Amino acid sequence: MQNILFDFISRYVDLNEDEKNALIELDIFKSFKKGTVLLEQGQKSSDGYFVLEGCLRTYYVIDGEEKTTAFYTELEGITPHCVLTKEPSEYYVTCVEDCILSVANPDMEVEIFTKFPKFEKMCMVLSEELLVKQQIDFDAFKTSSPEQRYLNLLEKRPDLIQRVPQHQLASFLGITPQSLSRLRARLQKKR
Amino acid sequence: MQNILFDFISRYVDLNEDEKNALIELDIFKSFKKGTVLLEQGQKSSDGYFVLEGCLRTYYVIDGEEKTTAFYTELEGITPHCVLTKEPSEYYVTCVEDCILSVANPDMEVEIFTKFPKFEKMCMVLSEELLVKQQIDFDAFKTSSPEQRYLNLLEKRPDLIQRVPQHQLASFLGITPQSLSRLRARLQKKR
DNA sequence: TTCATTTCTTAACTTAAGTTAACTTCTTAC
DNA sequence: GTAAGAAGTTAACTTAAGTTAAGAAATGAA
Repeated sequence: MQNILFDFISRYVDLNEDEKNALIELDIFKSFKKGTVLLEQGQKSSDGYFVLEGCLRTYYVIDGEEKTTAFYTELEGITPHCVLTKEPSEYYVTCVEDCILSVANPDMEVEIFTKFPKFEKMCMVLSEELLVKQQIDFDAFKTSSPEQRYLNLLEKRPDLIQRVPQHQLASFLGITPQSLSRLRARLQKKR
Repeated sequence: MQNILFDFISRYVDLNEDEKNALIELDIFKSFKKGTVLLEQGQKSSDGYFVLEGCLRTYYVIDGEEKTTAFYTELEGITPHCVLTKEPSEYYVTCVEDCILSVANPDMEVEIFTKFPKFEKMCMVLSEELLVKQQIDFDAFKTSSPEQRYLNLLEKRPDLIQRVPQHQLASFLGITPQSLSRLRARLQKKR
């Protein structure tokens, strides 16, 4: 299981055996059952997650309705805002599927960054990449209609459409489940 | 003019006179006329901008239509994607107003980071803050209607509504200029 | 397996956004 | 100051999303 993580890291920095062992000793690999709530609205936390296997979902509860805003799948990481702001979380984080995650908190980061500064460099590159990716996603969302967003999702993350319930996808696309259902029927008819 | 920048920086790190002088010597303060195009779609660039005075706008041209995706005002910075990806830019960057900007490229960053490592730390904190802010903005956009987005903008960035043309605000809100006009008329009637 | 719950779909109706076009108002360059 | 172009508003019409509700399908727990 570590290998998935090491392969990912090796895209950014080379690890020697010492470094690999240091990571393993942190004992950061954890399994979670589908449906597990990792973080609740209103709760404080200092844990970040990196997905080795499975799928995480973030959602708000607004007027009693779940509003899904993001999914995180293999090789994607999430640092909830509340980890950075130290305020209670505005949203939930849950497992859409059974998950294997690497869980880390800032203390562990400090420890590993001190021992192996190259990890800090890697994190900088990662967060830079993330910022670009997110801005582009936001731009694409703003400049497209719900139908275009759905088609774009089909193209860019077809796996999500298979593994995630429709009503969660719907709010991720910024529409209601009924609208998504209709939209799909409309597209089906077209072809 | 430097003082605006120094005051901003002092929120994050303390600067001594040497460091201030080093910054001034980089000669990064530039003035631009309203309407100036700083970056064109399809063009490569390595310049990032920090707004000391004025307002920048990023927009795509899709099917011959301008789609505005972001505004940057006092004390906000923008590093166009193409600076990081080294690919031609997907969007334009222009001055909505006369601007005083601090312009920096990666070479200058390397130079200043080498001399004064504390700047690197500051940039990490800044980009972390930015990532959080952007994620929250995206979440708010996804989970609201055009009307709610407009009301939210009125509350959070009332200055933008004054200083930016409506048709640019409209696509920033993800709607057409006509819809924004109607939406405003609708709200006016309500009160 | 069965029963309860959740999810998905469909439909009818309401509301608002997109589109096209005409007209007014505002800018700005000459 | 005037004329040309850009920006903003309004209206009529089209399209699609929100809402409410009902029923079908799928899921999961006992």
